[in-house]
Amino acid sequence: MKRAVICYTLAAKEDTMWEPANDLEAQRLEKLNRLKQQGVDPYPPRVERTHTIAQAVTEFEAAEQAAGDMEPIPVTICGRMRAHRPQGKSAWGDVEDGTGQVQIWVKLDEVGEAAMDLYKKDVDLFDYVQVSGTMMRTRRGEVTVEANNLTLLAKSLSPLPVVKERKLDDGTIERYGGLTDPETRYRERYADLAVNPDVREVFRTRARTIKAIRDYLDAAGFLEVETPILQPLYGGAAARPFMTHHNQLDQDLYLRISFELYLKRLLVGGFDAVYEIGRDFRNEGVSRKHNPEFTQMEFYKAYIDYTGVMAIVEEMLSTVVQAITGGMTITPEKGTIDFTPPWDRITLRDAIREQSGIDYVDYPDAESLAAVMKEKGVHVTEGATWGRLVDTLLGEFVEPGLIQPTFLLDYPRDISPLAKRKPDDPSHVERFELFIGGLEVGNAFTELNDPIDQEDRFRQIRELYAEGSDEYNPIDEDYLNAMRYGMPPNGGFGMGIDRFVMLLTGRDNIREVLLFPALREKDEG
RNA sequence: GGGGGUGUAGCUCAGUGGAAGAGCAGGGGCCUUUUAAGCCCUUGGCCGGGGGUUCGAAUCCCUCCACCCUCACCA
Repeated sequence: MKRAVICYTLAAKEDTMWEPANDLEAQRLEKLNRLKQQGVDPYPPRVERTHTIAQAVTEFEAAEQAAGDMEPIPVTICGRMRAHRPQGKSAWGDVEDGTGQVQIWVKLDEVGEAAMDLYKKDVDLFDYVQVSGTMMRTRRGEVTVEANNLTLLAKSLSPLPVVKERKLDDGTIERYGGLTDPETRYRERYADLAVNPDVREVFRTRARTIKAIRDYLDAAGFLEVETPILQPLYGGAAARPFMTHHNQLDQDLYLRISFELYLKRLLVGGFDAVYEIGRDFRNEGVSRKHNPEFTQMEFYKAYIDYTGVMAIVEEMLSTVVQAITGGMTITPEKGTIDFTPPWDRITLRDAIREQSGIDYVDYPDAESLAAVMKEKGVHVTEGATWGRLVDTLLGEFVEPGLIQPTFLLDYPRDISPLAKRKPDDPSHVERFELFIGGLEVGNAFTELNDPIDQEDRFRQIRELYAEGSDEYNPIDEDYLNAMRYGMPPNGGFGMGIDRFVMLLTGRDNIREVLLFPALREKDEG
């Protein structure tokens, strides 16, 4: 049943069998058919690998070190052809698997005419091959598999761009060719990954980063949980949601915009420290810093306030940076960023006052604040609320300068409905945002656990923003119900994993750290 | 959504009103220590789609599409 649906979808898109789009594909198809006629299966079901490429090289180098008299090391490796250097009755090539790359040397004497013909005539770049042979080192010092057998494992029908590399005298590697068109790279990420090893490295770093965060939180006693992605109500952030519908329940559902309200329900349930790493969905503009779905990490811990959160975040992220880079610093283009704790702490009010000369408490309503901002030449959105104006000041004057990890403290109450008031200043809440490299990467509160105050805040927000506006949030009665049973005092933190990975990998576009970033569907014609 | 830019061979790019080009990849030939292998020969294009101006358009104009940058929007 499921299969039929899939076939139908594909058929609707493209109703005819694939045909070669150009000479290169036609030639490769011809080779494929020629091989089939010779009785060669171009996609055999079985392989006989004895070594990964990394294992083969390591084993050989260890043997070289160990003894003067070396036993020959027989290996069978598998991989994809990355370079092809035919040379009469012998031929060189480079084969790559997931562990590395090695040179192969195919000689007529060793492999015989059939395999030599296969290699020279019918094996193309990006074909998969299995090579049996003996490890050796060439005169120029390159570790090489001297082949005595070569078989095809999988034929490549569409050519990928060739990348050539040259090692310069100073040891740096100069690269030629490749796949650089961003549209093709994002649409056909498989091709991008196949030809660009540095792109593969970005996603390895991404995986290691997430693992390091998970390891830290697990070790610190947090419980990893999973909460609904499909939610009857959305909340925990100010963002427009995606909507969907469950047929049998006949119920509209939203894709979550944050994890917050469900994770804090779990504190009511008796878990003292929980976290979740997963996907959030926001139906908003796509940009260098925004993708409609993105990976978020949120944790909540009972019996700490936002200063306790800061301590955890400092330790967690510096530990992660250490695990990824081996040091405490990263060096993107904006200069060295040092994660050594403690990090800078400054109140939002002081930061804005220092950078813009505006003390927003002197302008307690939207009209007067908008007026003074216009005097300073700031673009002010028509009808913006006071809280939104403060946020504009932050984005305009403060954010770009926050290169070193910095906690920006104490936000106006009316843009932070889930945070607890400051005891000495009820107009502000105990909240911080974390900025690194000029990017907002995290957000945290001393979480509001007073159900009466929480309901009051929800109602104020609802009055402030009309239903249907971007900031509108439905009141989550069930969340209030949970809180009325008793929620421990707690601190919580949320962070955009993608943006943090951008910092660690030195990429300035979120699409560079997402395997399959959101793109508009391509319209034929 | 506004502004700017890009779109030419499989890939990376030149060409800005007068016979569509280069390098790499591909095909043929020579070559048994090459590694951006080399040398000789060579195939390959609805110049993003559509419309217009012109004797003539890859090039100028209009329009549509996609991508990039930027602004707006965005806890």
